[in-house]
Amino acid sequence: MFIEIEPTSQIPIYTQLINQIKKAIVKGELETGEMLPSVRSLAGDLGVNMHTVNKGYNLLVNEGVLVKSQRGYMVEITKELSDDIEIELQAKIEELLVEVFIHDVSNEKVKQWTQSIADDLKREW
Amino acid sequence: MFIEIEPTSQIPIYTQLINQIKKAIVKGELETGEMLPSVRSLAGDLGVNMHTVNKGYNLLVNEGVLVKSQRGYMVEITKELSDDIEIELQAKIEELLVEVFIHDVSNEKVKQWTQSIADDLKREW
DNA sequence: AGCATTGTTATACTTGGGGTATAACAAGTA
DNA sequence: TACTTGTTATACCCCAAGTATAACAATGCT
Repeated sequence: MFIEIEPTSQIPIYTQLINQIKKAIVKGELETGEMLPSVRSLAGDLGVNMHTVNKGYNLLVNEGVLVKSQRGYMVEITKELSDDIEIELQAKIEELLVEVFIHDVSNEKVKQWTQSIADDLKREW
Repeated sequence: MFIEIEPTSQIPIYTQLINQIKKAIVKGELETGEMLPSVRSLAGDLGVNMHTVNKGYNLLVNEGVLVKSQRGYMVEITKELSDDIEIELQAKIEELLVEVFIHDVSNEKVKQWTQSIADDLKREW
């Protein structure tokens, strides 16, 4: 499994899980229609509690990234771009730019990083 | 004072404080050498506890954004760009790009937002 | 000298989030 | 039937966040 958890991180386990699942979807390592491991088996693999995995999965359902059924959780992006999401993304950009300007990072460096990260995510930019 | 706290937010008060101070510095509303309000007076204005403000100020000192003396806290960017900061910025960019790709936001839209936010921060981009 | 203000330190308390541990349940599935 | 799925409920622990007070040393002001 492509998911790795850092138990000592300040970032909640379910958040780490969410981020890595999203990343895997973007990279194509998880495809639409693909079933995710059951909450119990993934929890076992990661060495965490069942409820922690379940919380992450359900949050992804709320975000419109997964759908659930009795058989388990499946990858499917259902939510389209909304005003809320746009506002959230803009807030993230502002936060990033503030850090960039505070530390006086050059425009070019940021664009270079962005390009390289987009490549890693196997996406055009 | 330009700082406003949302008491009901999930974001810790001291984090909101830090973000707004950084933003004010970037926008030029707080200039290098300028003294910040004392922990007690700002806490009073914001309606929060003294220690909460103090925690935020001290974190900004650790980030190299403020310097402290017996007389109070002063704006002064001391820390230069480090590997740690670069890695942190790249992580933020990746997180942002994952969200962008997940929601299928266009390249142009992101660049447009970025430009508009940079303008708001009164910075060239 | 006296007083107010600064940040500092210490103690104590409450609240809520994150995480774990178990257990039992209904509903599909082999 | 037996297994696996997600669901729900209860109970517990730990720690971050925040508040509330109080006392202290150092600085600045009058």
